[in-house]
This record gives sequence, structure tokens and C-alpha cells, in this order.
Amino acid sequence: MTMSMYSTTDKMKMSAPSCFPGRYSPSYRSSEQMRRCMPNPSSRLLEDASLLCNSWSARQNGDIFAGINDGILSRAEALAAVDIQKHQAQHVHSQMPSQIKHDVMYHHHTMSGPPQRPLQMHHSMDQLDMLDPTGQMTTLAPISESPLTPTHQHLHGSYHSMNHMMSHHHPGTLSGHTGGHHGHSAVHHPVITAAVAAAGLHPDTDTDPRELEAFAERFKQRRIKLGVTQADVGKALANLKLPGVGALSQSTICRFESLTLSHNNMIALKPILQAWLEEAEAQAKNKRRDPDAPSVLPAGEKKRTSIAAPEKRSLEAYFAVQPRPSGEKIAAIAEKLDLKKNVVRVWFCNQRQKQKRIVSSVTPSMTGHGSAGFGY
DNA sequence: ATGCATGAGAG
DNA sequence: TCTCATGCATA
Repeated sequence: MTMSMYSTTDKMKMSAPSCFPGRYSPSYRSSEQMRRCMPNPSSRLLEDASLLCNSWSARQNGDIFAGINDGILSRAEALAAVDIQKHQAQHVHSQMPSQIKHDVMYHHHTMSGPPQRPLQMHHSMDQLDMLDPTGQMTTLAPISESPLTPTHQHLHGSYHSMNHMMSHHHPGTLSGHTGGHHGHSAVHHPVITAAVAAAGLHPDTDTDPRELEAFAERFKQRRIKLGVTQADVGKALANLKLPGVGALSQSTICRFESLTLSHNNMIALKPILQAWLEEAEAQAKNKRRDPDAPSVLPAGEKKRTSIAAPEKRSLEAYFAVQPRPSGEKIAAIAEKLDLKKNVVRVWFCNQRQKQKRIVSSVTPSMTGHGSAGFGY
């Protein structure tokens, strides 16, 4: 049955890198990053909600959402409604007629396509071309500072640099959370060292946000020059045959270029993308030689929830008040908005994640040359 | 380019 | 249950 043959899972299981801890420094994220969180539009609403919150939280400090049902929740919702009216000039809201449905699902698949298979040892024997049909996607995590992220099978354990934490995450994605940290140095591990060398990087340099940003920019331009799409790059990565490195999705490449990834994730991916870039340019130069090396140049329906704008505004308002609502609060919000609890929970998770994205920490003014497009 | 989702791993 | 890394599907 449908099972989830979902690739994601499989992929992750098989490919997991393990190392990672590159962790960004706490200050890194929190301070600068936070300021730019909530990007847009409904900022006004958020402000309203915040104000509301201030007065309230001032005293109820502890559990702001305590009275969520009739308290903030409704107020925030009211604000949201107002906001909506202003912007959309139209119906009102509160309950929304139903026309605008929130939580719409789109079809899903069942197996279709491209099975992206988990990577296992990838290197299939048939590595024919670069884009291997079964693109195996890899997950990587930052290895301490020089991430290369091999998959767990290979390295894991890595070390010290991660000092604390690390237990290793194994299979899966690697995430290195937990720790914070700064970093540096773990680059002496053989594998890592090799990877670093291959990529030609400098460990310390790699963790500098500005360097990351500069690299992302360079990467994008050179990639375009090569005439390679983001999707092509993702698939071609598998052909690099770096230990533990399989394919990545277009989404991830896109996010890397736009710095919409966590600092750690950026650090982990940089060496890999750099390695690809160098190899791709080399191949482009000598017109595809080494027949041995696969070229790195180009040669299911799931359900998806769509939260309507009104509900989204309300969620944003709630988020401004309490980014981490408890399970009960979430349930209350879900009920109010007529959304599934899980949908609301995931929305908050994603919102929090969004807030932490690296972009937030890189200010254009820092770089001098605006960054490609991330506003602010 | 992004919204919503999944799943591993860590508390 | 949360955080993270990542992906699919969609706009």
C-alpha cells in the first residue's frame, strides 16, 4: 500500500552522515537573526498582537496563552480579522464562510515516480551518467567546521570538535542541534581533512557568515555560467562520489544560494558544493575527459495543506505572542481556526525554523555588496 | 522560490 | 515534543 515508500524516509535512513556539529554560535543566531524574523506583511498585525501581548504578558508573564481561548486568542484573531479587512476589503472573517477553505489538500501520490532512492552506497555500478536516475539524495550535516559530511557509515564519530554533544547522530539527517558552539577545529580528521583538501577550503574561513554569503553568491554565478540548473547540481552531486554525499534536491540548492538554510547547514554544504563547482568547471574546461569520472555537468503525490490567508494571519499573530504554544494551546488554536491540530503544530515548527534561517544573520551592510536578493 | 511535511535524533 | 535537514509540490 501506499506505504510510505516515501523516499524521504528511506533516504534518510540510509544516508546519514553523521557528523556535524558545526553549530553556530548562539550569539550568532540569536542576536542578529532574531531581528529580522518575521519578514513581512503582516508585521502590523504582529505588532498589534505584540502590543497586546505586552500589556498582558507583563503580568501574566508565565503563560500567556493561558487564557487563550477567550483571551489573546480571540483578540489576536480579531486583529487578524481587522487586518484582513483592511487588506482585502471584503468579507469578514471571523469564521469565514467556508469558501475560503483553509486546509486544503492536494492529491498525493502513490508511488510514482522517481524514486529517489536512498542512498546506500551509492555508487552503483552503473554510474553512467551524471544524473543518475535514481538520484540518491543525501543528507548531510555539518561537520564541525568543515563539513563534509560524510555519511555515517564512514565517519562518524568524529570528533571533538563537537565537543559536547555529539553523540553522533546517526543515520539520518544530521542535525546538529544542540550545541552551540563555535567551533572550530575538527578538521583534522583524516576524512574531513581529505574532504577539506578536496574542496580546497579553509576551515576557519568556512564558518564565517560573510564568507558563506560570498561563496553562495559566487557559486550561483558560476553555476549559471556553466548553464547548470539548481536541480542539475543536486543530482550531479551524487556523481562526485564523495563519501556519504548523494544527491540533493533543487530546493536545497536554491536555499543554499539564497542563504535560506541554517548556518550549520550552510557550513556542511559548502565544501560539497565547492567540490562540485570545481569539478564541473574542470570538466567544462577540458571538454569532458576522464571517461572514468562521471560527469557532473548536465548532460508521488503527496498531500499538501494550504492554509488560507486569514488563518495564516491569525497564526502569525499568535506566533508573535507565543512562538512555542503548548499542545493544548495548539489544539485551541486549531479549533479556533478550524484547522487540524497537526497542521497547526507543524506550522509553528516551520515558523520557528524560518526564524532561524541564516539569512537573518547576514546583513547586507556587512557585505557591502548586496546580496543577491535577500531583501532586507 | 517557498509552503508544508517527514523523520531522525535529542531531550 | 522539539529541532534540524531536507524534500515534494506548488506558485
